[in-house]
Amino acid sequence: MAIKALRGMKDILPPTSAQYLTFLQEASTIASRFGFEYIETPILEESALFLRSVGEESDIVGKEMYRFIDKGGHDVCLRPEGTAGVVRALIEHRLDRQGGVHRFFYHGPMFRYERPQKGRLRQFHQFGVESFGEASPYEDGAIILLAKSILDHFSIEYTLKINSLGCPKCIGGYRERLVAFLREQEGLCPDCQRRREHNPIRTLDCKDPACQERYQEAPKISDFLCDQCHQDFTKLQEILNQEGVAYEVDPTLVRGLDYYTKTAFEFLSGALGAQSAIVGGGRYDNLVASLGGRPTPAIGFAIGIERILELIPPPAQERTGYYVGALLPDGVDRAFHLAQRLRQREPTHFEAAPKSLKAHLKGADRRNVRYAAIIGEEELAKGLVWIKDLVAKREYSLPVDEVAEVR
RNA sequence: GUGGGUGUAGCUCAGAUGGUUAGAGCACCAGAUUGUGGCUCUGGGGGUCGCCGGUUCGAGUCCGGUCAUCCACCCCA
Repeated sequence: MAIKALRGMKDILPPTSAQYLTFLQEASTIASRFGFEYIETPILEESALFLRSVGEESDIVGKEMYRFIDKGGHDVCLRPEGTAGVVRALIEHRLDRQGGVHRFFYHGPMFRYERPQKGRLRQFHQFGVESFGEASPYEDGAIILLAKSILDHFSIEYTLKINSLGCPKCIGGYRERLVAFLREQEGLCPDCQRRREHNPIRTLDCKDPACQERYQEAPKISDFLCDQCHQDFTKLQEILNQEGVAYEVDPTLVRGLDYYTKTAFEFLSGALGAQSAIVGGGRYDNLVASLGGRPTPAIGFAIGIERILELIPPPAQERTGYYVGALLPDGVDRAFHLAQRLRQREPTHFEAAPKSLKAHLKGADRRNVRYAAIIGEEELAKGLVWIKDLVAKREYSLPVDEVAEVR
């Protein structure tokens, strides 16, 4: 049996690979306009980084990490998400102590040992941004607008949900009250019975109608937000309203990573089956400090690139560039040299096998080029190149130098 | 980790009740009289029938196992 890629790991081939590159370019450009700079961090990190940031209770750390002991005896793992590494880099390079605002964007592979399904891979790619040092809700607004700009640029349809998870001051009281409420409920579905212990907030978006019925009466996060959290969440909504962003406040929106505080948001698509989240993000004001840095407010998001690519229609192919070939073996050298010169300015396909004009034109057509440049017996003798414009259906012969140098 | 569907050519798939050399469409290559593409026609190359084992005179077909894949749960991007 031939060796195949590991389960849940995909090769990215043309034409998707071209879309992948385009996405990175455009997303990077847009992030730059919002003041973000590129950062690259290692794919392998010490396991403790994720245990302490993502949270030991989370599914990601609890059962989805590619974790192993390296030859030096270090407990390491392939990063399951991008934020922790960037925060680690921020602290390691003392940018938290430097003060001011630091904004980064990054992209690359993430790894989670899950059962693959539509829109869910074990190695997948994210484009993410992280902003440090700005606590204002205007930053929350800017981050959401940045994500929106990227999606809009690619004409992707989505719905935006936002919520506030509160800060440690207010979330604690809410959690207690919610757990108390859940304990009073009997006959909840098995999932909720499990969730109410280790992730009570998750119960609120249970799909079971019977559970939903009961949760109508459940205490709501919004009623427990402290003054500052409430004020900031309100301000964020004003900002979104002012900028014409359509959104929905979803009190059941909870993010699976422990480090989130206050603003949480998700962009969802209806075209992806069960895995509908295409962007997930939020504020994590305590993470820098909890990883040993100076207390620094922060907010970011990550886009699932594979999921996005499923939503971008393939670009209309337009004929471009040259196909160069020779009819006879004697003309191949000259054809190759011509192709080499054309490549300085045009995408060019060189065909090494001499063959009939018909076969060449067929090949040129199939490769979707605009011009077929062919050297035959006659052209070879006179130093010419026969050109056919496959779109305009015009044909003409020109001296080799003229074809190579002039457009 | 749990449940269900599917594994036959590069791709999409046919191959009733087991029975000779396993097929089609698309794609690829080559031709259809002189150096003219897309359409049409003809021909050609290409298959360990996912893998292992079992039943049988005989297995792509039946049985068991295994692997992979897809969809869903869980969770997330």
